[in-house]
Formats: sequence, structure tokens, C-alpha cells
Amino acid sequence: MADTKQDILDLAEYLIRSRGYHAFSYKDLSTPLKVKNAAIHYHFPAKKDLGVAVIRKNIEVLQDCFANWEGLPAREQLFNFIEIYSLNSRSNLICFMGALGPAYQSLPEEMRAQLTEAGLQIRNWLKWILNKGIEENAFHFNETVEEKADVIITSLLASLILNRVTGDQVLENVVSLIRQTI
Amino acid sequence: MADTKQDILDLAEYLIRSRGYHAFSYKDLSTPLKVKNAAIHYHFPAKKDLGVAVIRKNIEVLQDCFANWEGLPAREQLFNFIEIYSLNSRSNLICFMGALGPAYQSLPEEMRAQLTEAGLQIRNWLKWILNKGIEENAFHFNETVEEKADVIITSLLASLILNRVTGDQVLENVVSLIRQTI
DNA sequence: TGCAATACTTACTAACTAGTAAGTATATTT
DNA sequence: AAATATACTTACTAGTTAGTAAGTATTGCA
Repeated sequence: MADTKQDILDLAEYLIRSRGYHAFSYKDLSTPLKVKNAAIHYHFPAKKDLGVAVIRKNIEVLQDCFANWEGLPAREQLFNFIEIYSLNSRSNLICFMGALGPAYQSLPEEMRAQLTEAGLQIRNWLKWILNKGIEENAFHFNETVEEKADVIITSLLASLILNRVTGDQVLENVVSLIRQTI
Repeated sequence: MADTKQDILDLAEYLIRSRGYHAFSYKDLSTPLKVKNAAIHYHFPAKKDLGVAVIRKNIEVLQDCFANWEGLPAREQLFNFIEIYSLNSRSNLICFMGALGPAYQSLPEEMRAQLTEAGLQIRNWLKWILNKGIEENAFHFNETVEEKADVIITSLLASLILNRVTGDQVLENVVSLIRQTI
């Protein structure tokens, strides 16, 4: 038996991350999955439940990554994190934060709360890994970890967006600069 | 006589930059402006015409800025450019590229073309001003101008997005780092 | 064997969407 | 004064949207 719920969630994530939350409908899910729209409402009563589930899934995947990297040198962990964006770029997907963040003010409250939590978690992990790298004498930058963390997260996030708009070089340039200035 | 067309365009820009292209309707324009939806179709026959007009307006405003700054030292021009983002942040607006870029694949072809053109123009100006600053001995960075330009534009763009999601410090941190590493 | 839970489908709706055709008031030009 | 252009309104539509109530087939369990 096919896991319809998982299929719905995976396709919803793909649609959100390639078109945006407001640019896909239940039909965009039901037609390719060959189910009726009521089947989607059975698993996710409202569209916002689908949105929340997609954000939660992304948070959990990230947390699993962070947990699996535990013990690795800070430099390696940071480069693994950056590699996620390169993989996204190759499959022409932007990250969930880049897809949903711009529409923040038009999102249901539950989605906004999850998005804020996700953003804080990623930022906190980045600050933590930068501090760890400083302690390990692996990173040598003069700015504060808050400044460095915010530049890394923002430039990676927007690179995926601009890659689609102006071409494929943006992420490569950004990754190259981060590697040189860390 | 009120300039309805300009009012429509201004409100459409506000709605796109606070909610996104797919999250506003003709009703969101007609109700506050106290006109009927047909009045909007009179000035902008299709929704995509409104989208194209908003992008074009933003391109022209930017080009006017660049023209007005001509003659100023590169450092001052770059800081003026950064100041635009601080102003946007204070009025809780993201830039048109941050609002429309994530939905790129779901936008009408005419809008995509304008968006790509806008992205290339901004990137080219940034590269040009960075080169100018190097010639003036005002900038001292070791990376390529392409890398530096891409990090500046992406981190500013995404700072406005993350400021809304996680709080108000992101843009300040990013601006501080850019100023230190230029 | 019967009961209940799970995972749907069928069939529907109310609200909203962008968009249009035809009419009207006002200002401008000839 | 008549004709024309501008800037709308009125009144409508076809299609889409998320969402629901009721029915059904299948599975696992007591």
C-alpha cells in the first residue's frame, strides 16, 4: 500500500519550494497523485496544516543533520551545512525559509510560529558552530559570531533565489567567499 | 482629480512587497481605493501587467538613484545603496526581488523577463561600484568583485526577509559586517 | 463473525478569482 | 455645438478555490 500521506507531504514541499504557498492548489496535489481532493483533506484538514507539516518536516531533517554531525570538526560541520544549499541549487529548489519567509505576513498564524522557530534554531546552530570553530582555532574572522552567522544564512538563502532569476553563478560565488573569510 | 492609476500601482507594489504576487487580489486594490475592479482592468488589463509595471517602477527608481549618485565617491554610493534596505526594513517591506524572486517559476513570462533584467542590472552596478572603489583605493578586500557583489546583494535581500521572521537584528548585523569587510 | 477504525470516493457548495461587454459621465478637441 | 477620448461604473461570467457531509471498501481486532 502506497503511503499517500507521505506522498502528499513530499509533493506539497516540492510545490511550496518551487512555486510558493499561495501558488499551488489541492488540484496540483490530487491530480498527479491520482487521488481526490477529499483524500488530502482527510490527512491534512486545512491547507495551513499542510504548510505547518512541511515546515516541521524541514526542521526535523535539519535537526537530524545537526545530530549526525555531532563530533565532527566545526569546519566540516559548517561545510556540510553549506553543501545542503548546493544540493538544493542543483535540483533547482529554494529552501523552505526562502520560499515561505517573503510571504510571512500572508501566512496563517500557526505557520508563522513554526517559521520563526525554524529561523531561530538555524541561527542558533550557526552561532554555536562558529563559536566552536573559533575554540578549535579553525575559524579566524574579526567580526562577531552574530554578524558572521547572519551573513552566512542570508547570503545562502538568497543565492538560491537569485540563481533562478539571474543564472547559476551566485551560490558558487557566495560559497567561495564564505570559505575564504571564515 | 486623483491619479487612480498611480494609486493602483503604489498599492499593488505595497501588497506585492508585503504579501507576495499570488497573495493579493483585485478586491485588495479596489476596496481601499474605492473603485470597482473594472477600473483596475481599465488601467492594467491583466494582473501580469500590474506585476510588470511594479517591477519596471522599481527598476526606474533604482536607475534614478544610480544616476543621481554619479560623481559621488564609490564608498558613499555603496552606503547609499545599503541605506535603501535600512529604509525598507523600517517600513517593514522586503525588496521587490525578495518578494517576487521566490515565486519566479510561477510568474508569467513577461514578469520573469523583467525580473531577470532587474537582477542583472543591480548586480552589474554593484560590480561596477566595487571596481570603482578599488580604483579609488577606498575598498580593500581580497575576494573577486563578483564574489563580493553577490554576497552583498544576497545578504541584504534576505536580511529583509529574515528580519520579519526572526526579529530586527539581522539587517543591522549584515550591514555592520559589510562595512567592516569592504 | 461482527465491530470499529482507517483510508479513502462521490458529490457537493459557498466564496472568491481574474476578466469582459456594454453603458455613462466628464473633459478635450475640432 | 458636435465629436471624440478618457476614466470610469454596472452587471455579469466562467473557472477555480478550499472545504464538507455522507457513503464505501478494506483492514485489524475482540
